[in-house]
Amino acid sequence: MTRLSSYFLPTLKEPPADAEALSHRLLVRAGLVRQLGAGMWTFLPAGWRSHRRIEGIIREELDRAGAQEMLLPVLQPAEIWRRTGRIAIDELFKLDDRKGAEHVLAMTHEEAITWHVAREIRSYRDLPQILYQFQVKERDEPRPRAGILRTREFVMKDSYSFDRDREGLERSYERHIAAYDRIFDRCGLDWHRVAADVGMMGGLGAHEYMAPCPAGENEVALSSAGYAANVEVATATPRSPDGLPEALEAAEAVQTPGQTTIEEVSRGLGVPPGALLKAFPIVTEGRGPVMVVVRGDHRLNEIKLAGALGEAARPAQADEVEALFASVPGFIGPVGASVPVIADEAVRGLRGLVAGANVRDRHLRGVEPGRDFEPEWADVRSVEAGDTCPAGAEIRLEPAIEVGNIFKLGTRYSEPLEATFLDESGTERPVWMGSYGIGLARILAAAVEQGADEQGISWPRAVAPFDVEVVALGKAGEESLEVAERLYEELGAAGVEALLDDRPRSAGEKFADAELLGCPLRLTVGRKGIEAGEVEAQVRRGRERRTLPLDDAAQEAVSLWRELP
RNA sequence: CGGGGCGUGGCGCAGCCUGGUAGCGCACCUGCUUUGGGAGCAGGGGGUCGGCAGUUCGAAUCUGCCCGCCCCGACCA
Repeated sequence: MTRLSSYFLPTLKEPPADAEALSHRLLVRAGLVRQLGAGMWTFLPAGWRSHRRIEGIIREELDRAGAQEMLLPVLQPAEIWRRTGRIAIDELFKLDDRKGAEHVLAMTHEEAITWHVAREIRSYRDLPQILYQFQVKERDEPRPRAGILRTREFVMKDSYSFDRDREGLERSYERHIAAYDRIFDRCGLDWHRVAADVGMMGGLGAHEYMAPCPAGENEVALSSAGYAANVEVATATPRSPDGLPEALEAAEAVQTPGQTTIEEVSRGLGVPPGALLKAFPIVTEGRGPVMVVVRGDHRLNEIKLAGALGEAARPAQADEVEALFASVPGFIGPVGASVPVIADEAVRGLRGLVAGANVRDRHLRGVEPGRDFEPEWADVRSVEAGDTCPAGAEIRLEPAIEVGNIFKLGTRYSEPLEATFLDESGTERPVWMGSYGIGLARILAAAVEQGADEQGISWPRAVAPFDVEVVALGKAGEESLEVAERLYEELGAAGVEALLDDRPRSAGEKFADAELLGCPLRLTVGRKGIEAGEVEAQVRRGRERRTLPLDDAAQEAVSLWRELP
C-alpha cells in the first residue's frame, strides 16, 4: 500500500527561484524530479512511475509493430565514431580509460547497432529487422535548459530499422509512423507530425513529432488544411507586399546617406519594407562567395539555404564584403553584383524594388529581377504567420516541444561501418537504415505543460504517477482512515493504482498537494461523508466534484476513472 | 562561445551601497489544542554567508581570481 505518510514525495509550496518553464516549476514542486547539476536530473519515485508508464506504452506499441527490444552500452570505443566521422561532434562526450584508450559516451546508438548488424547480417534472408532499446543518452549540451526539457543526460527510446532497399526502408518508416501516432495519442498529448530538416547528415527524409506548448524550443508552421512543418523547412506562399512603388523603365540611383538597414531605407525613401531587397553576403565551401536576396520584410532561413546550396555556408565578414563582393556593407545589392546571386522565390515577378547599389550611401529604385539582374531562384525564406500553405489555408506558427523524430538514414552508417548483405543475385549491397527516437522525459514535460492549471499538474490518465489519490481526512483513530484503506484495496483489486494520503495534515494541505501532484481522480473520505454514506470524488481536470455512494464507491470510481481523458 | 543575472539554514528572501561577528517567512523537532481547502499557542534545533587569496584591528559586506547555477542569443547527428 502506497501511503503518503511514508512515501518519498517532497512537495514544495514555492518553486525554486531559478525555475521558469511551467513543467520545470511544477515537476519540482510536486516532488517528481530534482536537479543534481546543470542538465542533470533525478527522477524521484512518483516521477519515475510516470516515466515508466510512458516507457510501457512505447514498448507495447513497438512490440506490436514487430520491433525487438535489446540493450546497447553507453560507454563505447571511439573507433566506430571515428569511422562514421561523428567523433568530431562537439556534443559528444569523449574520455580515456586508465590505459589511455579513447572512448565516448553515446549520444545515440547508430554506430553501435550498425557495428553489430554488420557482423551478424549476411543475407537478404536476414532482413528486414527493427531493433530498439530504452537507454540513457549523453550529450555535452552547450546550454541545458527548462528543467527536464533539454538535459545532458536523458533516456531515449531509439529504434533502428534495417532493410534490403529503399522500398523496405519506406515500409519500416511507415510502421514507425503508425506506432508513433498511437504512442502519442495514448500518452494523451496534443501533437503534430511535421516535416523536418534532414540535417547535415543528408538523410532521405525526416519527420518530427511536436507537442505544442509555450515552453517549446521549436516552432511549427500549421494550417487548417493539415499543413504541418517545422519552420526550419516550411514552405508557403507569402502575402504580397502592400504599396509597391511604380515600376520604372530602368533602375535609377537614389542617395541614401547612412541608411544601412531595411528600416532606415524604407523610411528614407517612403516605401514599405516589402519593396526592398535584403542582400546577404554568404561564403560557401565549394562555390565561394554568393549573394542571397530575400524580400525586405522576410527573414533568410539558413537551413533552407543550406539545403538549396547543398552545402554549409556562413555569413561573410565585414572586410570580406569589400574584398569578395566588391561592395559596401549596408549597401550591397544584386544589380551589377560581382558574384552569383540567389534570389528567394518570393521576389520573383516583383517590380519597382529598391536594392543596394554596391556604392556607399546609394541605393537603386525601380529594380526588376530578370531585367536588372539574373538570379538563380530558390525558396530560402522563413515562412510567417499569415502566409498561405500549399493547400490554400492560412499558416499559423506555434512553439512546440520535439518529443520524437523519425529519420530515413539510407546508407549513411551502413557504408562506413560496412554493414552489407548479399542479395538474391549474390551481389553485396549496403543495408538501408532508418533511425527513430523518442524522448521519454519530454513526453512527461509536454504532458505537464499541456494539462496544468493554477492548482498544479493535471495528468492525462495514461501517464499519471497514480490513477487515483485517496485522501483520508480526520484525526488518527477515526473511522475515515480505515474506510479509506478499504477503498484503496478495492481500487487495487479492480486494477486501479492508488495513492493513499494518510498523513496527519489539515484538509487544505492535503487537497493542495493532491491537486499539485495531479492524479486524474481524487477520492475524499471524511467523517461527514461516512455519516452520510458518501465519498467525494473530484476529477482533477476541471476540478468538478461529485459524491459517490460509500457502499459502491470503488466500482463507481473505477467507472468514472475509465471515462477520463 | 557572446550578453545579462544570481550564489546567505531544506525552500523563498532581507542584510552588502555606508565593514563591527547573521535575521525573517515557510519547512523541521517536542508538548498541548485543532481537523472538509495550505491551523493556534508555547518551547527548540539547524547557517565555515559558493571557494581561494588579498585589504583591514575586524569581511556576508571592500578588491582580485576561480567555481556553480539561471535567463537571452549562438549552437543543438
